[in-house]
Amino acid sequence: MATIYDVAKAANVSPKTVSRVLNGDAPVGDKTRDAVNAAMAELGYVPSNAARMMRSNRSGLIGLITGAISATTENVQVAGLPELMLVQGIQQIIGLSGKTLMIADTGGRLDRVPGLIDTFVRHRVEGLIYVAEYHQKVQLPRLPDDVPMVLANCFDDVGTPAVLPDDRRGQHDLVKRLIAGGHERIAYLTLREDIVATGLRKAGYRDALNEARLPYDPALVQCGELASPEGETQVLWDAIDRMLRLPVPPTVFCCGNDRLALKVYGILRSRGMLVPSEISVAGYDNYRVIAETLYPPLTTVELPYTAMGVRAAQRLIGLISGEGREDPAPSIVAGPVQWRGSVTDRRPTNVSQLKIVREE
Amino acid sequence: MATIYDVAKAANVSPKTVSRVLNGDAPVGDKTRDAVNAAMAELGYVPSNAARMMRSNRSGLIGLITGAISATTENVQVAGLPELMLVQGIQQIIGLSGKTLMIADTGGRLDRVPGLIDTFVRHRVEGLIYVAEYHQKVQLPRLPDDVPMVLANCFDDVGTPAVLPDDRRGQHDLVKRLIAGGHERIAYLTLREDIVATGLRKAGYRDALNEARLPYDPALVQCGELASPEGETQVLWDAIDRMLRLPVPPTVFCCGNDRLALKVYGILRSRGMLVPSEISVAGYDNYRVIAETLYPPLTTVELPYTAMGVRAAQRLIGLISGEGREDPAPSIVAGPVQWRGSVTDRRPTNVSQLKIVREE
DNA sequence: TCAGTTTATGACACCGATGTCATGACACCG
DNA sequence: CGGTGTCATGACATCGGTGTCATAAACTGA
Repeated sequence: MATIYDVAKAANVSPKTVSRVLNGDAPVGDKTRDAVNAAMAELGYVPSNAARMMRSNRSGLIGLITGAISATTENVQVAGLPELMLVQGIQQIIGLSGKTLMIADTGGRLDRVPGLIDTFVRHRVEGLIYVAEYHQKVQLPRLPDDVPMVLANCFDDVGTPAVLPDDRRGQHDLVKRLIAGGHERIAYLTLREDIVATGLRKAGYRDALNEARLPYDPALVQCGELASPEGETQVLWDAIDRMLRLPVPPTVFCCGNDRLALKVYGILRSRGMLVPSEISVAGYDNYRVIAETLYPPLTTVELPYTAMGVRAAQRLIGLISGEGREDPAPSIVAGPVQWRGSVTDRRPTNVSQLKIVREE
Repeated sequence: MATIYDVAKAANVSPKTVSRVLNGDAPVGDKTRDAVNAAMAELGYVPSNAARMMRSNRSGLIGLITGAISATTENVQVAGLPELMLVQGIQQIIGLSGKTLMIADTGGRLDRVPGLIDTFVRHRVEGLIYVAEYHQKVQLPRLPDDVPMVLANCFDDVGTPAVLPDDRRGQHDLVKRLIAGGHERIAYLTLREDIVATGLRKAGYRDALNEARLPYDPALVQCGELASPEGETQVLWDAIDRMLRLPVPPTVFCCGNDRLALKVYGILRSRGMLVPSEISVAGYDNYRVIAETLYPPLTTVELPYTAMGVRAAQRLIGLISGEGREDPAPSIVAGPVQWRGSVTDRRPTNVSQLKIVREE
């Protein structure tokens, strides 16, 4: 592979002049520039990043560690695909900043993380982003002091800057909108209890009920997800069955994510209930392959992954350029409710009707 | 960041000795080694890949270009997620070989590919893999002669080594299995006509019919996908409607991919037809989030993405080590049929019954 | 016209590893 | 006991760029 010396010789100038043409950091005569450019084209010269980096000590690399790519095979349970949008958001910002994103995948095995970090440090990345598969707490090995890091979709004990989804507000907004549509018996099929999002979203669900002065009925909140997929359908079926047999059954099922909603569609229909005319369904994630493809399309809450990625990358760039002190608090990013055909607004019940009458 | 000179000074040895400890390429005294290791730990020393690469001229990097990560948002139509498994398969092999995979994403824009290739060449990658979103023909800019490349899920005009899915055989195997289950009127809702896979799979469909001496009825083969999602449901609905009104309607709908199958579930059910007792459905891709979550779970053909990734990486490693001449022919990888609950074996029809009677 | 500035270019050291070669200390062997 | 090999280590050059400084030529302005 041609070097800057080859180019210099071919163009009859010094290597430094070639360097100047490459970087435009000092004036070069027109004739000289043309000669150099011609020589570069002729030789198919591409500068070596390694050599450049040695002198300047700036790699222009940002490291990204994720389980996104592999997670999809092993663990279909959790979010899966959408977090890729996180990577995409990060890519957007990093690309704009002129740096190069180096993506490494854990292959789903956390024990590989230290090795990946080591590889990145060897390449002298200027910063690091760790992307988790779903909202969770993590514990990462310590980095060298001069490599800043940002956590995306996760957080830790030691105050590493983090970017998180606003699960509480998301669920709140959805339930509030359902209530505005006349729903008062709102069932909630939650994700596994040990997931961070579950607690936050339940809180959001209760927030919305409280605001509307609707009673909280524990019988309407049940876990619909298992750690492994076998038997999950049965659990869901039972939970739905129990709720539908209540004295006042729910008019809408909120699901912990769109994947559960997909299952719920199947279960409800095999019980002969039409969505949405007889029963409404809502999801969470705005996992578009599911939400937009389902028939009818699914009302859901968007997990603002792209925005989170953008935010994470921006924070990292901020840390790298080191302008001022960064606010150490995590960034909480909310996503909008995506209102689609799987939920009908109901004729308001007695109480609401009274209200409306009053308003008229 | 500490250098090998700092470590040498701290351990009172020469830099070269530190290098020897690092690489184990020459004997070092036990006491010396301990001192060096202690110094490295003390200083938090991590060797610089850039410096190492300059001398050895071997980067240990493999470049991977993909639209996988971004494709998911823009273009929910095509395969989308599963190709990530391709990346995963590649990762597996590359990791094993001790090299580092550098992943770059096109952000869905093909015009960025030359820039990404340039970045890779600057980093002196030892080889390059291009992953396409779905089985297609591509045209890539020429690389420097000494950088080998492998195409995954795509092919080109100029004989670049490629790894492709065996669409023809996959569809054949599925239809053959359906026929074995007693189905004789097999509808096929294909993907868009301009997709490479469509032609191959149709051929596979006919292969299976021919083998079984079943007639080919063009009325049973219709395109069910549009370039944009709006109106697609309508197209599907019409196609299904037309087929179900045929004098001898189909007993099973094969869909161009699992996403279409998901739509077909919804449409069939809203027509009051139960899957699979009244009508069977099959997909393609084994897009597990859909196929395993649907109720009932979807029979489909696996697109052997992981295996393709493995194969692609192996071919690249072969090219890099340059042992012998590589076979330039594309590798065609077949995937198995995933038999799940969405297809019932039918009571055999007259002809088949006769056969069974004879066999008894 | 001449000092002072700007422009265009080159010489040279340096970044942090590793390859090559040299060297001193031992161990082994006849 | 001297010659020969092996072991452990260091000196030095080198990879391909860029930063620093020097310098010649061209251009300013009084």
